[in-house]
Amino acid sequence: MDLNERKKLILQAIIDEYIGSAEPVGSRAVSKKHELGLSSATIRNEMADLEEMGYLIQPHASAGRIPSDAGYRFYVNSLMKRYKLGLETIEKLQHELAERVGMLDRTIKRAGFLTSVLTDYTTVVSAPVSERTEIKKIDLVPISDNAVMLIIVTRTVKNRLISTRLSFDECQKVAGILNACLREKSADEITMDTIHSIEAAISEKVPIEPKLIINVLHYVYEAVSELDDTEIYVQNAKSILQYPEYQDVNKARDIFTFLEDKQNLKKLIAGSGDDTEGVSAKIGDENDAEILKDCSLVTVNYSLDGKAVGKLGVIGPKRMNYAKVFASLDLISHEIDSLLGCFDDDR
Amino acid sequence: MDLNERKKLILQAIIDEYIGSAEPVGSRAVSKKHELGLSSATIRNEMADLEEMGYLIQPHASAGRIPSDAGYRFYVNSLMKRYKLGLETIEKLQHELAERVGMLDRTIKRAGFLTSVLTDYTTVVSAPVSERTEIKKIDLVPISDNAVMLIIVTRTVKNRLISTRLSFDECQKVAGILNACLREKSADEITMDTIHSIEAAISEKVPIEPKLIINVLHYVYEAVSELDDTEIYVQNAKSILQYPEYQDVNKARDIFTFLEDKQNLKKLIAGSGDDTEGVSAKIGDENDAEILKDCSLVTVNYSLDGKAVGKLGVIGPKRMNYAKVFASLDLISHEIDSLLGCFDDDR
DNA sequence: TATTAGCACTCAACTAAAATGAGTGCTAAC
DNA sequence: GTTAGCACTCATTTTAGTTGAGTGCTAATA
Repeated sequence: MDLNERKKLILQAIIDEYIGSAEPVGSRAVSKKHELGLSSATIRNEMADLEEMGYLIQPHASAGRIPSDAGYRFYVNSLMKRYKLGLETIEKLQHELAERVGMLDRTIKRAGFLTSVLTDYTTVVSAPVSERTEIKKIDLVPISDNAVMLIIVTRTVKNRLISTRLSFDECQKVAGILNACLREKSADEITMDTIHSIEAAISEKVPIEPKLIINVLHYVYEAVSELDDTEIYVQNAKSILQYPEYQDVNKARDIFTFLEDKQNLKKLIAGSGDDTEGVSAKIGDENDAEILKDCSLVTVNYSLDGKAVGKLGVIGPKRMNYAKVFASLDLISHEIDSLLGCFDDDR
Repeated sequence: MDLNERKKLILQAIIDEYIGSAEPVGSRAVSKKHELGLSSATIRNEMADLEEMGYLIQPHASAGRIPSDAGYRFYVNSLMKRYKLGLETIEKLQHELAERVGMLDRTIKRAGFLTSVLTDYTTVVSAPVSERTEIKKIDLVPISDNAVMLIIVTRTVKNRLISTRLSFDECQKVAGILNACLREKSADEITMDTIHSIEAAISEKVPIEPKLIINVLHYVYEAVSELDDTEIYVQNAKSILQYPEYQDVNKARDIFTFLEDKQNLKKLIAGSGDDTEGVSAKIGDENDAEILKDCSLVTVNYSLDGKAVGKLGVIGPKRMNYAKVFASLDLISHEIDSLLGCFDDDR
């Protein structure tokens, strides 16, 4: 199972070549383009060995070799060269990412976007989730005679319009009670019981129709239950269409369909590289999703502080430019960490 | 230029057929499938006439006919039969659309989604824009020792995280002044001068570092300037891949690229059916965007009240099922109108 | 013993020619 | 005015043949 130096060099040459061309690599090409000082015949013998060992595959008798999943895995773990991003690329990226960093969702989205531009693959990015989403403030603001805006501030802001008739004063009073009861509570602490006790408190102190209270509280509860929902953004899905492995429209469509379903994405994002520090990859069959069996998914965690964590991932063909993707994800995740660091408590 | 009854029937039959098959329609097929009681030879003569009049095109000498842009236009204006959506479809749709109607953006997004499910084409939907976005409330909420959430409530809610050190009390005071100065102002009324006068007011009344004030106000101004930005959502873009006219991956990619750029979409949405009541279509060459020259765009306006208005559009191949698309857009736009009606003032 | 030149063999991909058939336009008869 | 009949057109499909990249094996070489 252990490869000698020459086999490693040859395997590396073949995979590098295949990543670039998407065509089976022949012995002659290896012996010519890569200066190993070996004839094609020798390479041929070594390739036969590498195939036997499971690192290469021959699509048909008279074709060159392509890497197997195991081949890619070995390449990622031990063979690939470090990719160095250009200084100006890095600076441009830092600059663009730092813009309007206050709009968290947008920053996260842009991180995905920039990754997709940098790598030219599809990216998936999940907004940070806290273990405990603590309510900082609740507010009710009348918008028209018939509508009141409910606003719940946590680390982010949720809002929804409620169709109800409450005056400015009534809103303030109800909001006061809501704040007294819910501030500093986390979403999972708030149950139907909590809501009922608030209902009692309001009807005691504020002279408004019980029906209106129930209506408002219904929405409060609904909004609170949604606090922990993660947003997930997919970007540059169209890039899939440029790779020869997806020239078949139906294959492409299957992937698009997969990527359109947030449920799939949540599973995907959840089940990848959780315990790992830094960038990690799932290659081909290592993916759980059937449809990604001939794709690779490379992910990295970023964090907002110790607790809140999100993920950034790249989806592409198995023969993706791993070196570049690894370098890009590494850079961007660190960039996010340091950018968002300024909002942390300094305990 | 005026068509007799028989020519109309034949043209209608041909377009209906072509919409279904995407294959040039021959005279024999028309005389067989559609019970006109005419032989293929007769149909052939009529088809030759229709071609001369500009309603049909013959891709090559020995092929059937396909509709020209003018043909589709005539079809949409005078020929197509009314499409009736099933009662259960309508009810299901009403039900799904009504869910969580308080989250405006989500409702709009879902309207687009449901349209895309109903029609199986790509949809574009713009969130409603008011002529004047009036500020209802501004708030500052401390999130951590180092971060304050700025919240601006209009008909919707904008928020952003500011990296600054302000205590709860300081936030309240600053927010009080912001509200006093900005409440009931619209975005275009707020200039740099307004901001400077607020700066003066704060430094007079609240004992905090001027640097912090400037920092916060900078973000306030930025957020206010963004108030009138419209969100635009594209959904079910992948549906493009299922139509034979887009089996060519490169064509598909061009459209995806087009749809990914919000600027394009804004122009698209802005320049379509503005003055029209009800559903309107842009067929092929009628579209401004070069890339949509062999697509059709069908749009409808929906309104939140007299002023705030958004658009819902369907993009598909020229041979789209216009009847169904018209019926769907009509239904959904009315549904939105009545759903969002409950938030209106009842002046 | 490791490497390489040489050669027969394989097989996908390309090419050219031939067959097919859907559809037309025209003419003459009804 | 309508239609049957027929010659003609031309994209598409089918077929057979050619090409060429690449392999595996063998025997010669360092």
